[in-house]
Amino acid sequence: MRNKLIGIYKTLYSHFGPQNWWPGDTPFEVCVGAILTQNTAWQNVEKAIVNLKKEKLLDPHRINKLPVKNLARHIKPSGYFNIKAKRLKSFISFLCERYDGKVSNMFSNGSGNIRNHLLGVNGIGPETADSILLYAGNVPIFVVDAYTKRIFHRLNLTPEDITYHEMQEIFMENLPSDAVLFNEYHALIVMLGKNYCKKKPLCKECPIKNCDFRIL
DNA sequence: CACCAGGCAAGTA
DNA sequence: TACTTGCATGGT
Repeated sequence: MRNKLIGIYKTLYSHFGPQNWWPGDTPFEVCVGAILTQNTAWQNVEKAIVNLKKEKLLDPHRINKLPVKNLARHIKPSGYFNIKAKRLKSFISFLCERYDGKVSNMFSNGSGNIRNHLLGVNGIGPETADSILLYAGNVPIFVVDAYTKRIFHRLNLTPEDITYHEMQEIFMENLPSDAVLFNEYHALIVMLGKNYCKKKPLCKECPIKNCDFRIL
């Protein structure tokens, strides 16, 4: 498994190149994007973030004071806007009360297990928590998503019903604990997944030349 | 037209 | 504990 993981990474990287994730200007924007992109195309999230920027609302304390209904109106293009407005406010309320609204404080205060604190916030599950840790805080933790499970299942490397934690362990026990590597690997998986490994049809022809695996 | 997207929480039995 | 369902816009 170890050699496969490394081989797949090298193949993806040499084919697609560095992905330069996360798309976002600040760690706070990364956190907002992580919540808004839940089960949603990134393209739609961008529209919502543009709206927030336009209204000068991409600010923890401003959003903290904003009524949910009002916030929902601005993030409409990202879908699930009512529930995401509530989730965003839950996270931001947590951020303001515990860390004075500063993401940097969240990562510097060394206050125990940040991941568990994040998982305690309504609307933050394992993938969102890990995305925040890795992409906003450069914490070396591997982000698993639906593409990861689908691709590795199609490669006959993992069972279809593997859990988030099991999938994450496979990566973290077989790769060096390196935030830069985890960052690129997850981004490359999304790149491959959204372009070549959709649900239906199962997959386009694998675009990667001279690779030792095929996704079909 | 149908299907899908960088999930999660709440409800049901 | 183990399934199921609601959430919702916008692109293909």
